[in-house]
Amino acid sequence: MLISQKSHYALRGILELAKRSGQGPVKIAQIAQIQGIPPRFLEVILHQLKQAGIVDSRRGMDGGYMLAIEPGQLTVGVVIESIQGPLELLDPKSVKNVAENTASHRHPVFTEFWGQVERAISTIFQETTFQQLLERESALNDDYVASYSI
Amino acid sequence: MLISQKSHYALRGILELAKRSGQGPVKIAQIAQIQGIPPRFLEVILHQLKQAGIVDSRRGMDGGYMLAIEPGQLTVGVVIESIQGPLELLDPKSVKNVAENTASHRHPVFTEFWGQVERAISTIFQETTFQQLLERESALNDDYVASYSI
DNA sequence: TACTATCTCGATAGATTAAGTGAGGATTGG
DNA sequence: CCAATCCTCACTTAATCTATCGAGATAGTA
Repeated sequence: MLISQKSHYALRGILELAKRSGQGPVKIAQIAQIQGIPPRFLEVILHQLKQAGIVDSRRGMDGGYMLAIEPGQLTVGVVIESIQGPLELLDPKSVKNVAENTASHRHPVFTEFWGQVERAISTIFQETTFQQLLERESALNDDYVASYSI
Repeated sequence: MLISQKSHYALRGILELAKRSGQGPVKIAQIAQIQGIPPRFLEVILHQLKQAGIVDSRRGMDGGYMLAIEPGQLTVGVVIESIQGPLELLDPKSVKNVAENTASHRHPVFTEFWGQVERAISTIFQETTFQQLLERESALNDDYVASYSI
């Protein structure tokens, strides 16, 4: 799978934080319940996102997590990369061969091909901000409501 | 990983067959050696590709595998899908929720987003034929030779 | 017929990765 | 001091992927 479950959780968690951006810390338990994420696992995930500088946290009674980056500046790509590292589409064996300088141009066609695919994906990842996702969600929600009032 | 090692092997194996398209059957052992693929594993892979109708085989002394589809008609996408099934980028939990009709429109934004990504990838996969890869390889090879003769 | 080279096919072992849990520690505010 | 919350590392379990095995079927050949 290109995107791990963990990354999906991270994206949904961040979206939830983005919704409450500027309204103080949000608790893990709360996010976990709303989004249906195992709370302990979300703990691990948010901690990892903190190390990456994407979120901030506060401990104690009124603690919780909040975005460290504005929703308009935070892209899907940054979140995914901070959870599962850079995308790796290339044949691992080819990569290893290149590293070992053995038959490094044995599959140049595929190297080029995967580069193309990776650029296509990265472009979308880097162009999509959480601001946009929120706006899109509002729009979808309006449609949904509209379909009932007709 | 989006693309399994097995798929990479399959692509390289098929490329090798495409090179020899119309020249009779090619043996597993031969392909395996040229491309550095574990022979017994390649056996499994080619067999699977045969079930999918992508290659044909002949047994016995002068046996081996050959393409069942012309290189110009055979796309990277078809090969990959026949090895690892359709791409699945969506959050498996969301998919399950939809199936169970529970909170089916809980993450519509991400559903839309992953659809976008998937279309971008599928487009490249479906537009790239092995004919094109072969032509590109020739071109790259010419460049390589040229860089020595300058 | 016997023999050899090759594909056929199901089973399975081993390695790697992902998902999720446990237990106790540190910090904050009251 | 106490309670709520995040922090951290280590661990288990489950799933998946990679690769191999062994016995069989088929085709050509002497």
